[in-house]
Amino acid sequence: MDWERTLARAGRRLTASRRAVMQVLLEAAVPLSPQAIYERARPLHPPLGLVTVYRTLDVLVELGLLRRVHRDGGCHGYVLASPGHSHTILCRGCGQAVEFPGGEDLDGLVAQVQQATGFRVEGHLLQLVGLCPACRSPR
Amino acid sequence: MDWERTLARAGRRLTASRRAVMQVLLEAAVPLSPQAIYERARPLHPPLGLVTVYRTLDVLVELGLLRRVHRDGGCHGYVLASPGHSHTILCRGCGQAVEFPGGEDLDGLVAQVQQATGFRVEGHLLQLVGLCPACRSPR
DNA sequence: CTCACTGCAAAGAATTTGCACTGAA
DNA sequence: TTCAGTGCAAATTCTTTGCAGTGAG
Repeated sequence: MDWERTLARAGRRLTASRRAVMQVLLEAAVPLSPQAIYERARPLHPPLGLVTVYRTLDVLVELGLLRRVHRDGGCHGYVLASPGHSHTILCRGCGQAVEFPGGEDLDGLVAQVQQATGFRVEGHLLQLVGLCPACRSPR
Repeated sequence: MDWERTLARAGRRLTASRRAVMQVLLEAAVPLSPQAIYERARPLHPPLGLVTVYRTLDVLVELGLLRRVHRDGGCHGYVLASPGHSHTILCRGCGQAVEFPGGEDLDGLVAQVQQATGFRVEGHLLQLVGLCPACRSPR
């Protein structure tokens, strides 16, 4: 909910740069690259530098406020992370990202894998790809 | 099963460079970066260039012979993709990758997500992280 | 007041491209 | 013979670092 609070609780400072970056992502419907975030955030805070965007994203991901999305293209995208554990589905057509709850289905799979491999599973990365309703219908 | 056959069937040529890259990955227990593959494959075929490794990896991934593994570190790793659909669990300790069958558990989740979001799910990326049996034991 | 945060310039990785030559089919 | 495949060098991203100035707490 209150990302500024999360920042403060972690002993981090609330700056104009961080506000600008967060505002861009709060309004984005699509995962954005650091470069794209920079371009959109700059108008909100002209002195902003790309370097600061990178540093800010690292901090926000670390605090769990953002989620890093992997793209085969090469570079990473960033989206808002909803509180709680969830995953992302990406639309192949328009690129929008929608989150969905983790689901206990995964717990079953994890237990099964632990049993089969002897690994202790600590975390996972699940990302779906598909077509959203809008991109499915007209052409 | 026979990767050379898969290559040929796709109208691709079987070259010394590709043999070297595949041989390295056939023997690797860990996902390797393009750079690492280059270093290990070069002795097998000295004229090999890093550029060719990149181009070869793209082809092999496209043919489904290799799997791209995403790492937070920044660059990609590549591992052999077993025939059939499966996923990977990565050991946080030693970096080894083990494959496990996809599991139908995911089908349930996929159906659930399609229902909830209206997306048509076409594919997914699932990667687990944990500790393998060896790394779990106190060293 | 302090020290986390910032911008800038520059360095460092990772990956791609242009081009002429080579060799698998 | 023919064109996919290749090596090299150079160009492009993408991301991180060093450093001195600035401002949030």
